Amino acid sequence: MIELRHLRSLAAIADTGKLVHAASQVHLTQSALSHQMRALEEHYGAALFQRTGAGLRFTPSGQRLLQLARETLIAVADAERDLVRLKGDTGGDLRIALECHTCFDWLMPVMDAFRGRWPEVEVDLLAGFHSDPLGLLQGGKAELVIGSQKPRGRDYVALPLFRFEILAVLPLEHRLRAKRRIEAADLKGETLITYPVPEERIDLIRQVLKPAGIKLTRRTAELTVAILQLVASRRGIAALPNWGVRNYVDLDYVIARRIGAQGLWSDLHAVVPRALAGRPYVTEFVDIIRTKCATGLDGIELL
Amino acid sequence: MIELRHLRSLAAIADTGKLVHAASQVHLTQSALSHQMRALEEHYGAALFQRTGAGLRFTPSGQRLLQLARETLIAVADAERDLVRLKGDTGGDLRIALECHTCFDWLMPVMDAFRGRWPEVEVDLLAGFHSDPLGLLQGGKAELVIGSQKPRGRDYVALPLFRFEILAVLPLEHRLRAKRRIEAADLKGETLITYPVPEERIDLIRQVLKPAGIKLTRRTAELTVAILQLVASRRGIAALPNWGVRNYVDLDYVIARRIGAQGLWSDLHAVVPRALAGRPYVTEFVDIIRTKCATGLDGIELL
DNA sequence: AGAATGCCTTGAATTTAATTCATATCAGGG
DNA sequence: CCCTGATATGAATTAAATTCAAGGCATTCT
Repeated sequence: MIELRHLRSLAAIADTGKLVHAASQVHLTQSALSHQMRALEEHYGAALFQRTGAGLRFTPSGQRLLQLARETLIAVADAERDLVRLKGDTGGDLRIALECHTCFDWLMPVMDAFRGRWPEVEVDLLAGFHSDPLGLLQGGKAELVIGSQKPRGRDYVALPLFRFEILAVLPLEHRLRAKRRIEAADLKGETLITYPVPEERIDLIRQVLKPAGIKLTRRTAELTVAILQLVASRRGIAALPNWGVRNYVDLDYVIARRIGAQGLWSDLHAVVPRALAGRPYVTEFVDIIRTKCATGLDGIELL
Repeated sequence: MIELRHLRSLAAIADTGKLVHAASQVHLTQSALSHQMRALEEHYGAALFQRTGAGLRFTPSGQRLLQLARETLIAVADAERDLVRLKGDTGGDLRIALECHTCFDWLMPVMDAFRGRWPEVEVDLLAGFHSDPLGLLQGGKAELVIGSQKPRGRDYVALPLFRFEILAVLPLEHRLRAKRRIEAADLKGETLITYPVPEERIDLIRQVLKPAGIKLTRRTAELTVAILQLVASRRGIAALPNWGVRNYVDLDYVIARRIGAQGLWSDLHAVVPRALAGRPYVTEFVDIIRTKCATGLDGIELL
C-alpha cells in the first residue's frame, strides 16, 4: 500500500533525476530507493520509470504518481504549518541582511514563497550595503544574515545553506582564455572588479591572492550587471558565483574559468540569534532557500 | 514522520468515532490505533483528540489533520484510478438489477458517486421488478445483481455488502406495541403488506412465519412509502429494513419492533459474473456501496 | 579494445518500526 | 459500587524497510 514515504522519494527522484542524489535528499541509500520503487511498480503492475544509462525517466504512470506526490506533499506541508500555528506564538519579524551581494539574485523568489506561507511574519530585506552584517544582528537591526562568515559567540547559530563555486570572469579575448584553470600567479597585473566591500570579505583576495602575495588594482561596482559590463569591456576581471555568471557565459558575453585546481568554493549560511533558530518559520525560511536554490541554481551543493 | 497510514486511521476514527470500530475498518487492533495516534500527538506536540468516556472527539488540531486526511485520501484514490486507466481496458457496461426493493433508497447516490469516478463505464439500473434477478445475469441482461440470494454456479461470485435487520412495522396504537420483541405467533390474524414479489423472496415469511406454520393475508404495494402509509392507516403490518423505517419511526408515524430474540437479519451481496469480479470498476462500485452505506445507513453491519 | 565510471538491481542480513497480546485504567450508568 | 464499554500501556512479537555487499549494463575515456 502506497505511503507518503514513496511520494517523498518519487518527488526527490524527479528533482534530481538520479537515485543516488534522490537518496541523499531523503536520507536513504540508493538501494533503498531502488527497492522502494520496484515495490511500487510491482504493486501497481506498471512501470513507473524508464531506466536509461544516465538516470530514470518517468513513464506516464510515473508522472501521474509524481503529480500525486507534488499535490500531496504540499497539502501535508500546509497542514503541518497550520498545526504549528494552532500552537500559537508564530508571529515575528524577519529582517534579513546580506553579506554576499549576488544573493539578491535568488532571494526575491524565496521571500515571495515565504510570504505566501507565513503571512503573519514580517519579512524585510535591509536595504543598502553593510560593512559588518553580523553586527546588525547584535545591534538588533536584523534577525537573519546570509553570508559565509560564521558567528563568533554562542548566542548565534549558523544554519547551513549551500556551497557554490566562485569563478574567474574574463572578457572574451582575454590572454588567459586558453587556460582551463586560473592560478593566482596568472592574475598578476590585472584589475580586479568587485562589490564595494572590504578586502577581507572578498574570497579571491583572502584565500588566493593574499596567500600568494599578489596585490591587484581594485575597482568597484555595486551591481552584478555593472561588474560584468566592466569585465566585458576589458576594464578588468572579476570573481563571481557560477550561478551568477552562467547566463552571461552562455550568451558569449564573458568567459568563466575555475580558480585553482579544486576551484574556489564558498559556504553560505544563515546566521540567526540562537533564540530564533528553533522557530518554525525560521526553519522553513532556510528550507525554502535550500530547496529553491538546489533546483533553481546550477552547480551548487547543499550543505 | 506522518504517513498515509496515519491519515487512513484518522479518517476511520472520524467515521466511527471509536478506536475499536476504526481499528476493524483499517484491519488493525484497537491497541495499534492507540499507539499510532499517541505517536502522532507526540510528533506534533499537540493533542489531536479529547478522550471522552464514549470515544474520541477531535480537537482543532485533530480536525486540521483530518481535513488533510480527507483531501489526501481522495487524491490518492483518484491517482490510483488513473493508474488503472493507464493500463487500459477499463470501459464496460454495468447494468444493475435489484432483488430488494428498498435498496433503491441508497442506490442513487451510490450510482452518482460511481459515475463521477468512472465516466467511461455505462451504469444503468434495470427498471421494473423482476421475478428472477439472478436469471437476468445468466441471460446477459444485467451485469450486477444486488440482493440476498447467492449464486448457484461457479460462473458467478457474490461480493459481500452488508447485513441489515428487518423490523416489524406496526401502526402507532397496535395491540402489539407493548412488546419489545415480536414472535411469529403474535402475528396470527394480521395482514402482511409487502412488495409484489413471490413469497419465497420475503424473509419474514420464509424464515419466520412458514417455519411456525402461520399464513397471513397478504397485500402488496410497490413503494416503501405506500407500504408505510398502509401500515399507518391500520390496513396491516409490514417487515422492512431498519434504515428504511428509521425516519418514520422518529416522526411517530409508525413503530418498529425486533422480530424474534436475535432479530431477523438479511445479508446483502452483489452478484457478478466471475469474469467481471476482478475488474477495478466493479471492485470500486462494491466499495462505494459499502462505504456510503456504512456511514449513511443506521444499524447495518459490513460483511 | 579494454579499463574505468556512473548508475541501477538483487538477495541476504540487519535494523528499525509497527503491531499484537495481555493487562491496566478510566469514566459513566444503573 | 460494580458493571460495561471505552482507551492506554508495556513488553513481546512480527513484519517491513533499509542497508550491505556484490553484480550487471551502458557509456566514456584512453
